[in-house]
Amino acid sequence: MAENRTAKAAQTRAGIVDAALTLFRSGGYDATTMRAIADEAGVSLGSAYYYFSGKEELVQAFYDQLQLEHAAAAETAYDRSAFADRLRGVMESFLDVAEPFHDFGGQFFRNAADPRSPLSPFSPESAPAREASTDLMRRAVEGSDLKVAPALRQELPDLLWLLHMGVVLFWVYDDSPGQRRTRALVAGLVPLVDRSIRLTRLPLVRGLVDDGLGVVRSLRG
Amino acid sequence: MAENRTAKAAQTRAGIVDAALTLFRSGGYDATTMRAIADEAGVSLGSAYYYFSGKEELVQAFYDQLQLEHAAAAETAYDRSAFADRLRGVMESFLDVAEPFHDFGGQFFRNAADPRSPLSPFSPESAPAREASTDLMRRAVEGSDLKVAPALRQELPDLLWLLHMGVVLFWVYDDSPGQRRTRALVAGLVPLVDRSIRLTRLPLVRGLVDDGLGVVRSLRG
DNA sequence: GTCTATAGTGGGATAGAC
DNA sequence: GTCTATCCCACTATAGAC
Repeated sequence: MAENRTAKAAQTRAGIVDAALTLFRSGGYDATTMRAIADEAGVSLGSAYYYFSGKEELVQAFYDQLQLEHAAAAETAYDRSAFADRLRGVMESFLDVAEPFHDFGGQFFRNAADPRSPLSPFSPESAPAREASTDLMRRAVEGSDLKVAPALRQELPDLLWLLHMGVVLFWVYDDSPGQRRTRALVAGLVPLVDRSIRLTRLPLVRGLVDDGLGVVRSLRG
Repeated sequence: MAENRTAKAAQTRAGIVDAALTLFRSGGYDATTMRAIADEAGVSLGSAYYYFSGKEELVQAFYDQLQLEHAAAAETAYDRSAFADRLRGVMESFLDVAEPFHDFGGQFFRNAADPRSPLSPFSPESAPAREASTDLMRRAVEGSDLKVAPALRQELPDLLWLLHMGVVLFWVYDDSPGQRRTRALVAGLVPLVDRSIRLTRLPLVRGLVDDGLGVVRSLRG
């Protein structure tokens, strides 16, 4: 993928990514033209297309950086042992890290939503970022005080990642100042999730969960 | 909005929608140009833009038609009284109606995902289609044998609509032949939802649901 | 009020010379 | 690897025919 034959090529490539990130930050996705990116990077339009198949591919670089920042910010969540605290920490740290990009997050999101796009969170190209993100959830579960049936525990990181995607979706659509409503959602959701998972041990609920896990597993295969 | 002064205008307008739908069907969204739509409809490019502000507005017409077809196809679901049967009927009838469009559904979906786009299912412009779709869920609940606390019953149509959106999301990403996996999801999900709602009457679960409804209501306000 | 013809802008993407 | 020149198309604008 990112194997650049010469050092100079790698430098040119990095310069284009830098330029794109700068312009995306200040002007959003749609308003940032490939011409402006090439100009900012000091290369021709053709060169920009030599390194990147299109504007979309430049967004992947943006995502990767956001993911790294989220992972770093989530670190403090693992200081506590209560599952709810850890989960809330991971989810809130995303909101903190992503806040500066909220205004044009939707523009990125639009491209990510295309199933055929490599930018989709479910695409093979996104697998590394997806797994890194799922790992944040796995760590929230594994070091915590949460007691849960092994079968559910195994699926939990993936399910929590899906929940995280749902929160991100809500965040994208949230136009309240400082994304206040998404923060309220997380604050309300986390205790509910925590209690729901613990309720799993009730006999009547347990049967339901087992069947649910069966559906999940059958859809994977 | 769609008030056309003369019969001729209405005919021209309908012709353009028809042409767009035909071309979307055969070639997808991106590949269909406004020029081709105008040609197919036998009008000038300027005329196409006279009636529709752009390509996106043509998609809205497509959605509206799909919604109408779904409503018609869902009618048979209401013959039965068991809630699970009614819900499954509504959900499966969507899959039946939408199947011919699956291949380029994702391209539409990309535009719909932009929060600022009128095509978004949450936009004010989509309110009529959204409410019509929610009504299908309301009818699945209201004529059924389902016994559930009034507070939850009131929110149920909106919550089921959200679930439907989730299924549509899955459907968009589903590349199995005939969307077999989405059909399996619906078949697995419906009994789970049915049982979950009934479990709501358990004292321990009830407290959880009440709190969940509290979160939902606080997010609306 | 409905529609055409035409001309132009901007920007994503590509071809081919160097 | 890099550039220039070009294509294509969404979209706008406008003058005027009917």
